Amino acid sequence: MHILVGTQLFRGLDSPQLIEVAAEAKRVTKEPEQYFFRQGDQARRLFVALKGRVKVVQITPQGHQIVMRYVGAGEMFGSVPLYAGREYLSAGQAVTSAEALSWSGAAMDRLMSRWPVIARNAVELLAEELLDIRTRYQELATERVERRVARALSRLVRQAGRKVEGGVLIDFPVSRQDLGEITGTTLHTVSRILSSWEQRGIVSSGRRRILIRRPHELISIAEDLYHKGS
Amino acid sequence: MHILVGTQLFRGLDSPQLIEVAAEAKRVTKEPEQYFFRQGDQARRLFVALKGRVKVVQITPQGHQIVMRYVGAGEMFGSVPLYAGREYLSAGQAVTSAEALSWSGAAMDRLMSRWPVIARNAVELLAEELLDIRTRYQELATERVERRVARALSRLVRQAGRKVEGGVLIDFPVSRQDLGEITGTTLHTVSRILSSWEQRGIVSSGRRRILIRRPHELISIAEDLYHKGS
DNA sequence: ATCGTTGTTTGATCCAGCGCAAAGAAACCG
DNA sequence: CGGTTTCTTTGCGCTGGATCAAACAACGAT
Repeated sequence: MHILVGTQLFRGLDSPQLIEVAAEAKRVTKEPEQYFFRQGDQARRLFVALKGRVKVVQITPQGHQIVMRYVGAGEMFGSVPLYAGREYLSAGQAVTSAEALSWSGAAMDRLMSRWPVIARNAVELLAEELLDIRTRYQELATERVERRVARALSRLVRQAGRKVEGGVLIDFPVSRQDLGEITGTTLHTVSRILSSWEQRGIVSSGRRRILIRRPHELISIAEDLYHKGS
Repeated sequence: MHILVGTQLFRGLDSPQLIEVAAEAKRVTKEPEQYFFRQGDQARRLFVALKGRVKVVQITPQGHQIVMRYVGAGEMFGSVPLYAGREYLSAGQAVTSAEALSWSGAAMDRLMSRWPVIARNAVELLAEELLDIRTRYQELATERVERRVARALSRLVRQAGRKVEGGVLIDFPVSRQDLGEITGTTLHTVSRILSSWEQRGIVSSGRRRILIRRPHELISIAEDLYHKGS
């Protein structure tokens, strides 16, 4: 089974084609905290994650950091500014030890004109990403922090939840600070919220480690089933 | 000069090609307040604006509205869920009397495989849109209301500013409510902010009408040149 | 073990901006 | 023109969360 099987960007290609595609790629491995690309770099390459977790973060001139998304195996990242012909406005940083393949813009052009399905896939992936961020934009604009944190956690469970006894564990390190940067709040507020959930038995969290004990209760906070406040 | 000349999606096609492209399209005209498509509709068509302004809005289950973007002549809209194969998560509503061409998903597929440059353009446009909304996401997460309103206004000036004596006029109706829905705040707060700017001689606004008298002062609020507060 | 570093918790204070309310002001309509 | 509707303005009180501050806990390195 070829390493590119199961990647979103190359879905629809057969094995010989995947081999040709992979031949053009460069393989990169990064340890936690290291960068695949940095904010401000001229965008030259597009990445597809093979292993591990990568977070895409943006830093404001004032130094605030925002986590845009987490990328897992099979997903594409670093692509946006490449297509738009710009510099990276965000950085791609390994969260766990991670591995990815990367292609240059020119290589992607060749591949896409040879197999148009790749272009089709790219359009679809970007569209999905747009839908996702619009939803989060709307949440940020209209919902309070607790709900946003609940939503963010639910999303993490979906993307990276591993069932263990006692609940579902987010299977890579996530700090309070990270959750704050995902939801647009401070680590302090996140900490308070998690503490209150801990007391209610909904989660059980430690140092950069979050275990969700009652996923459906989390969802009911995220979606506000029955009641309004508290 | 063909009507499709100058549209972003079909850049790079020559006149005979544009004629063929247009032959597949349906022409639609809408009066202010009318919808090109509604939230929840199955996404069937992609639009390219020819005339007027269209706003793309999203409504939350709780009834909050968010303005995602304004679309002007030559720009594509309604495309995202089409590519992602979903229903519209936002609505496209005419702000002024507006005109657009639209294509079905099947037609776009045909056109794209015949002239791959269209797919290429689509990728680029979606990428641009992603960069834009990420920037705004970051602003919403980290900046206060006055700055966000200043940014939003600056953007409107860039997209739809018309020079008149005494300043630059946003050349379509924008209410306080609209500005609130763009920046994620309430019409009250927007009104207060505009009043204070009015006193400082920066803008001069009326009923759904905004004239920017000192664009560079607006920008200095948006970008926070020299000082921090007020 | 011990120290230094990095992440977490919790308290106390403060304020930007929301929600509510009510009164103008401009446009629209018959 | 008078009545209605749609926008805008402004005041007031309240509060969600930011900010500031300090102690605490877990981990890594030596």
